[in-house]
Amino acid sequence: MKAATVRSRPNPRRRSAEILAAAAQVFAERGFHGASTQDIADVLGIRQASLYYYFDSKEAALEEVCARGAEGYAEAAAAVAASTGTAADKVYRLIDAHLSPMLDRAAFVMVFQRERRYLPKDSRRRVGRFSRNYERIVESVLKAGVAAGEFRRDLDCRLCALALLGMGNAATHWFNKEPGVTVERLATEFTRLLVDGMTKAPRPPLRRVAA
Amino acid sequence: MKAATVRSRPNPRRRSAEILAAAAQVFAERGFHGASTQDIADVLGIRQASLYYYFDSKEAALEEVCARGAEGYAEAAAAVAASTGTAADKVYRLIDAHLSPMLDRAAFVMVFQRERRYLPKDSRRRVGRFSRNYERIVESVLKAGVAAGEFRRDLDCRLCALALLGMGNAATHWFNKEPGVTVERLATEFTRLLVDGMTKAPRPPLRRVAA
DNA sequence: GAAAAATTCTATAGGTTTATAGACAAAGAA
DNA sequence: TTCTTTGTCTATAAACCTATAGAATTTTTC
Repeated sequence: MKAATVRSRPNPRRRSAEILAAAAQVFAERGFHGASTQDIADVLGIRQASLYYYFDSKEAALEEVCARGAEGYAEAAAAVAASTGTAADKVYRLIDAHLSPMLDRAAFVMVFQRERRYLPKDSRRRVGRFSRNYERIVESVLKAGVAAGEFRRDLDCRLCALALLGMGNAATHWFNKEPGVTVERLATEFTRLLVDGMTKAPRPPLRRVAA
Repeated sequence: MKAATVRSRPNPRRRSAEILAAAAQVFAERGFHGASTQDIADVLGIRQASLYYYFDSKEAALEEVCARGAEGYAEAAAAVAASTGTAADKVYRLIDAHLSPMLDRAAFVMVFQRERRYLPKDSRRRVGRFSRNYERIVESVLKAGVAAGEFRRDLDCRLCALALLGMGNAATHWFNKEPGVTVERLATEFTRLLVDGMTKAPRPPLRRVAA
């Protein structure tokens, strides 16, 4: 399968990418276990058995789809963390970076989010580590915000990071169903919601509203 | 199956409830399509075929599990909406009510959240309506907060409601994995995060932080 | 304790699904 | 052209899974 020749790869994996995209689409639509290899083949207009030229097993296909779905998240977040700017601005960019992959590989991202738990043990562990690392980076941005005096000192950074990511992940459920939702708009609204809640609050205590 | 006698139902569905709980547990763990009726039977220590005394099909079991998982949400939210108090307080109670079912029927709730899309068309439509109604109620609480002058006038209530619910739903993923997380603590933190972001802000514009 | 109801069992039909083996075809490289 | 690589096909084994039928067993009611 893997050619060992020194140089002869004119079109390395163009078709392979199409196969993978079909798998991602079908896994996203019907769930990993709800999708059959026949379903994938139907999308491509080829025979079910032909798929096995591209992957060794359905689970291996899931692994590849998940890998692409997870790609870049940690790197983008790390870049934000390492950049300069206010913590508030970084939060915006974190959210933006978290949502952006939905634009060009929604199916992959959704499969990574929802189906990774069906990965075989080994790769599940690997993506588990990956996710925790990603969360850690997000958390570190919040912590830095606290350290810089920009966010309130009693902010629960861990919980807040999870909340932020939860909010972002939820967007996959309605991103293409809600009218007029764009990444920028979402990032702006989410940031606005969260940042005020994190910011050191020279704000009067919750006031009672008369009627 | 349904006794037509006038009165003789001493213990209606005690066993039935156990069967359903086992189904919920297995569906939650392995996903609807990843779970076999054999898996459910194993949990109960009975034979696979015996399950069909309790439900007509695997999908019917999913329907019942989802129904229990969705139970009470709209009612609780409606009660909050109809109650008196500040909008901020209502948000707290909305979140609390949203998270509370995780305490006593986590598996059902998780299955409702994640597997309802595999319901047959009819019941899927039904739960779709149910969910939209629930979202609508949450949104109405936010709108009321705006109308009362408590929340900022340009708040995107729809998006904010979705964000709130997304945050809440995400909690199911780590509720029993994160140490020291309780419903009260979550509701408190989430509310604090969101309410400040929604509240009319007599707050200075985001300040630059010098190093 | 006998009748009725509830619950579980055995056995199995019938369908679906993953995956393998090996042939066939096309297209580029030598 | 001939060889090689790439991609697809047919056919099928083997496993698995849902659901039904009807018998057997346990529990409840009278």
